[in-house]
Amino acid sequence: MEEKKHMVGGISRKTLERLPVYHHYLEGKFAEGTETISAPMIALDLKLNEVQVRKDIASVAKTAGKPKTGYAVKDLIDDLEEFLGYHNVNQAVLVGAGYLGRALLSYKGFEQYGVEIVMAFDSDGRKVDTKIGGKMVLPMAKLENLCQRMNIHIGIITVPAKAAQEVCDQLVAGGVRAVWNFAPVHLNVPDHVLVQNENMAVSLAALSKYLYEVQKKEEPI
Amino acid sequence: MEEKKHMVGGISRKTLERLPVYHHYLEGKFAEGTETISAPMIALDLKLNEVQVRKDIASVAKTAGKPKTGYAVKDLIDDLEEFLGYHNVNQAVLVGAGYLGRALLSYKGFEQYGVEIVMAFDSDGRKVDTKIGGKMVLPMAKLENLCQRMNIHIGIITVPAKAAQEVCDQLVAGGVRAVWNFAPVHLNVPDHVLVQNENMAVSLAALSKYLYEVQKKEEPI
DNA sequence: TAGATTGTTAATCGATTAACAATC
DNA sequence: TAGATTGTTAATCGATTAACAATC
Repeated sequence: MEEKKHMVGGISRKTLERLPVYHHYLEGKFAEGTETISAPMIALDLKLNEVQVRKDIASVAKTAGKPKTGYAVKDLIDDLEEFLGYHNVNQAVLVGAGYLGRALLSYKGFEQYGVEIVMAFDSDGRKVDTKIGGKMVLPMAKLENLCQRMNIHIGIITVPAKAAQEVCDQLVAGGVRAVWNFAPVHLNVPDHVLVQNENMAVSLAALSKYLYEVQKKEEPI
Repeated sequence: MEEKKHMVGGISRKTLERLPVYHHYLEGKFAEGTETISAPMIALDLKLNEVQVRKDIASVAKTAGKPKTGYAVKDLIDDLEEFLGYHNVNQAVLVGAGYLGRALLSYKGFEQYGVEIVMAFDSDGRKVDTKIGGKMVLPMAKLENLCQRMNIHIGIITVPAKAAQEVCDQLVAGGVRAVWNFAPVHLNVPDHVLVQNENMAVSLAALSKYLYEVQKKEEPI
């Protein structure tokens, strides 16, 4: 009965990560006037395997593709949007209006993926009552109460590491069910709360390491 | 002879991503005065499998662990630092000093993972010649030449989508071998250049979708 | 019809986890 | 010694890719 941890709504996280890529690609095709498209074509353009494309599509599409023709671009876009929750926006709050917090508040990409950051909180009085990316920055004292009243279930933590656990506790007290954590600390939360850690440094470190290995090979002693 | 694509320097990318986590954890333990530590202990604290911990350690450690005792914390830290290139810093440039660019320029976490962003470029004359996070913002015209002269091999793209390909071309012309791309576009590069795409929206979208599925289960019709 | 494309079942591949002998 | 822990080989698990019959 229990769904496996790495599955979300019947599809794997890997597939879920590719869905917005298809959506973006299909939007472009649709704008160009393309009405139908085949899996091999999508796979070629996005550098994916065509079977993978078909399986991904099968997991979200309501209508089947047609042999020899492919899929209706408009239908695919609609199905992707419904699946990704475009018309069912989840609201989120952000805590910590530093550089990273401001970057996220100003980022235009979230809403098209079914998430809207509705307000921010910061402990710095100078930031409170200003607007960033069109969103109000409010004092920490209002966090718990506002999250509850607005029935908000997603919290984004962009505060320094030493403040993160306390912020997290306040979010959980406010009813938040999922936390996107940019602070480089392990957060302790109740079982019903999901924490997703984001470590910007790791991605760049991996890239750097890769480069170092390549260079080592090219410049033998 | 050819190393598999998903392997970097003999270890998988997954392992590579965990190494900084071990490093951060061990630094904390070392600061507390812990001299030796076992794989089961690390696994417990970091919520990993103990065999995985042992394999990860085996892939970077110079000295073996001792049965019944575990590993010398200081040695492990040293080995991790050497492997991650702490003492062998790769330099990077960033293009696009918007909110996200400024967040990355001010982020303190990169240098401890062997990467240093040494300067930024922006097409906006008002930003040129200012300093962000202690790093100079320079005009685009200087990008290619400076990358070449300073022998810089990593470029970070935080410009709007429509400018990204041109920026990427300039970086490649300047000798960059690895590109960390935050713009939501597919970049075309020569074979010897590695592009790593970062899509902030995908992570949050996945979290949101997960939450939506959980809620659907809890509130049946 | 012929053949391109779909959808699905089977094979492969990589990463994680389990099992277990070696050893301090 | 007894037993905790290491290092490694085997089993499992998930995701990707290949093979192929169905079909428009």
